[in-house]
Amino acid sequence: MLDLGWIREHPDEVRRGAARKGIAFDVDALLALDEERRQLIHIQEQAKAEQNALGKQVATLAGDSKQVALTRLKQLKEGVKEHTDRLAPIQQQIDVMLLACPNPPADDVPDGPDDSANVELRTEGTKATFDFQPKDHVELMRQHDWLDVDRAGRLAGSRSYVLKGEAVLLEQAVLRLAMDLIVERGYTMLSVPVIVKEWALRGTAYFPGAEEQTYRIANPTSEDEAFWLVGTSEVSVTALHGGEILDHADLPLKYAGISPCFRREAGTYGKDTRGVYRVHQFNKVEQVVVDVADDATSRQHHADILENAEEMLRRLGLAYRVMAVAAGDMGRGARFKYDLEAWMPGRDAYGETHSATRFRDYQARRLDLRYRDAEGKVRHCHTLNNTVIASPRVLVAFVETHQQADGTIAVPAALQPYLNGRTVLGKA
RNA sequence: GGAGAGGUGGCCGAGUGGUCGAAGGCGCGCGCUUGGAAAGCGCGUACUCCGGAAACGGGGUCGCAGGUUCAAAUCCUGUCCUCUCCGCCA
Repeated sequence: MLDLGWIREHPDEVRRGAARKGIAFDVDALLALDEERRQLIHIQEQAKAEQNALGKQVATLAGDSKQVALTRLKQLKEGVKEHTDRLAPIQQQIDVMLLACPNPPADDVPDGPDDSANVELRTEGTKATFDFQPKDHVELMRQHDWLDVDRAGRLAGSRSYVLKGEAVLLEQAVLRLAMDLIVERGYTMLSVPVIVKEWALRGTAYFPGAEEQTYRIANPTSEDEAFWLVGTSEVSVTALHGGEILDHADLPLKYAGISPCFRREAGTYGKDTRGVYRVHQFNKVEQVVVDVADDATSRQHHADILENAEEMLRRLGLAYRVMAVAAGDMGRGARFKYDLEAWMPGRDAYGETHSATRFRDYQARRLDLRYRDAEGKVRHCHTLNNTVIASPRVLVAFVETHQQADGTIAVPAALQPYLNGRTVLGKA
């Protein structure tokens, strides 16, 4: 969310930002409400001030003068109540609008309505080439009896999967490699709740908007606030310090969450249905940075979390490209977003495996996540996040890239220690 | 699931209707003292909103949301969270 005072000062920037993102937002309506709100507050507070002053005298008065004061106080009370009642719906509308107001994209974000306008910044690694007929990940995993989609469907419906045998060991090896890498880079691992209260999703800017994509818990422990399954541990990790005032000396916070992730994938019928590319439940290591409100610092962190993810892909021996996500495709909260797309031979295309987002203070304001700077001033933090690794999607690129003529999978050196020194997986 | 206790400032902790944004202590900051330090002494130490160029003035906040009252940290209701005991349990 943006600071209302800042919106007042920069209505054109807000208007232009919303337009670039293709999000309808009526800045003028918001500012009109704000104007009305401030007028009401002013009148109401003057009455309150008189009420307080007179109220203090009441205790010392007696007889007629006391009766006069009490009568006046009753009037004042009614006046205050009237203004409070008028203020409440206005404040509520403002709150709703503020939550909906998009973060203007940074100047260097490419323009465009959707992912077709994403810009390829560079490609890294060499796409795998084969002197045999390569198979896609489904064929490969079936050959090794690593995947059971049919029974998974019976158990849990479409977009479910059962990993089996060495595939499970492979997945765990990849996750372990990811954790060791990110710890090596100075991050603290967190194992976090995946069932969270609604404020955490609002605070990270998923709500309002992503309710349709999120599983809701049917029997929550609380009657009045809904519980939801997170689609990424970004939600739990970023919201971890929500409502706190951190000390600048403790910043930056560099966390990495590991958790299962749950996504309804509503509205994607028929899209990416083959194999384990798009599924309802997966496992992910996610990096999150919380630091001071400084754009240069944030940009540096953004470069760093991008590099961490690139190192992960390098260690897995995967070719990939770095994309600058277009304004219309980056979501309401992002200021700038990089996607990493790994080469997937079976799709004969790059497929998204990582998403690195810089928010400025957009999430922190919603989360009330603040810090005290060196001068003692309280400010909202900046937050960023990026995938380290998400499985099983990365396994698509992995097995398709490292397949050999007989269908077995060559294990890159970096992963071998996590597989008891195995250099090849699968059976011919 | 049953029974009970409690949530106050960075921390500990007092406070059962007005003089309480809140005693006292700890911590922290500044100053005095000292050869230097400790001790000691003094001063200062929450967040937020509105008005104002500022100085400053005012509103709100004692888990959260309502209610009673001229007036609520204090009374009432609901709710969230924490702790203890019993039950169940990976």
